[in-house]
Amino acid sequence: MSRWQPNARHRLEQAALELFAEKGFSATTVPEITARAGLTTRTFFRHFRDKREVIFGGEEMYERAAELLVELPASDGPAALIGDGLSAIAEARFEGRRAEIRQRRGIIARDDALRERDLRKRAALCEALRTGFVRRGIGALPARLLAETSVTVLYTAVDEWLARDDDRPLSDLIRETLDALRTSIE
Amino acid sequence: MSRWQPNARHRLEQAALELFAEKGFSATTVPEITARAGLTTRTFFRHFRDKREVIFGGEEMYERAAELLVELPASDGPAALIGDGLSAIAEARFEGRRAEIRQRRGIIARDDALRERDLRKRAALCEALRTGFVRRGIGALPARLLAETSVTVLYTAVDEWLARDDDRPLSDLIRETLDALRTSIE
DNA sequence: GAGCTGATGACATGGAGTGTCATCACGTAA
DNA sequence: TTACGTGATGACACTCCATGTCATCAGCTC
Repeated sequence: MSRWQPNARHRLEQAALELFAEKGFSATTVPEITARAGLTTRTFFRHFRDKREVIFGGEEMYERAAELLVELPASDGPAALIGDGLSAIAEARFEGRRAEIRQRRGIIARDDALRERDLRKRAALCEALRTGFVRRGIGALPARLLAETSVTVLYTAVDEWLARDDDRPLSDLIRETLDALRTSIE
Repeated sequence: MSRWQPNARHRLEQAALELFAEKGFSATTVPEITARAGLTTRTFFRHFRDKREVIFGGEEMYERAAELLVELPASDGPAALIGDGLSAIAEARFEGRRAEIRQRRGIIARDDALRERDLRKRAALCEALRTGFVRRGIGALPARLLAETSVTVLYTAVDEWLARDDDRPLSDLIRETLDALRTSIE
């Protein structure tokens, strides 16, 4: 038998999520989290760069985003890339996890510092997408604009998806949102 | 004569900018800033919510953004609103301050925590614009998409403007960027 | 069984940010 | 003139986040 309980990281995530839900993010201290997880403060910071990071652990979708973009058919034009690329992300990281994502988004929405970190994740996804567009031979300026537009569409569609009760797939909402954007700025 | 030197807030901003430029943001401590400004740590936090805020003090353009949007001609359609509204912001808060803005952006770009706070300012501007669009009778979804698109265009155009050496006005670059975006997602 | 490795504990420390009370120039009004 | 309120600052203690450093020890390998 091991000297320590297994899954230290997961226990920390669980304890943190519970405490954040119970008393809010800023009112929860790292020592409280580690006490509940049966670990020490120092160990917490070995697993997470800072206190905020513990709630974003599983959401690093941008790691795969550029790859997903490259795997799409070569015939796709820029606009189709957004629809298909975002749908692929939706399928891989959102579909089927609505309740869980809703809980996390709720905690994030209630705290300033977490909203700030969330924006950073969004920016990281944007940068990954931009790189992906550039790799597909799209110019620097359009690549940036397409990447920014992509995250706008994704985040807007996800908010709509989380607000709904029906089983409308996220990819439908993504295409709808993209159309709405196109219409708006005509 | 006053008991204290005047313009405490401005002295703090100056001292902070100097130190950030000299040794970087994270290597600069609040006590260092206040020592140079001839004040105490406690006073610093009376003027600024946190250490990061000191560098964003003058950049709260979103305070006026919604107003600017409302003042535009009623005949403007959504797309024209972006061009005209952003040009108004450009005129009011950017034109003629390129060197100063360049220095600040340089400091911000070099630090993670500052980039994060910058994203928050961007989100606040976006929210202000969204409210402005809604006030002009635009629907909730298009308003959000137009606001997000607006900040995308503004930030992209500003980056281009800062990278240039010529005297091309920012409002030109804004219209150009908006056109490029429209073309990209067609 | 000797040595290496990797995760954790234990301890100390620096810096951000806050609560609280004291201090004192200034304005105002009796 | 005097008394009092106001507002900005100083002074001090304190909590918590985050990090550096060294010790510990289970499990693996040779």
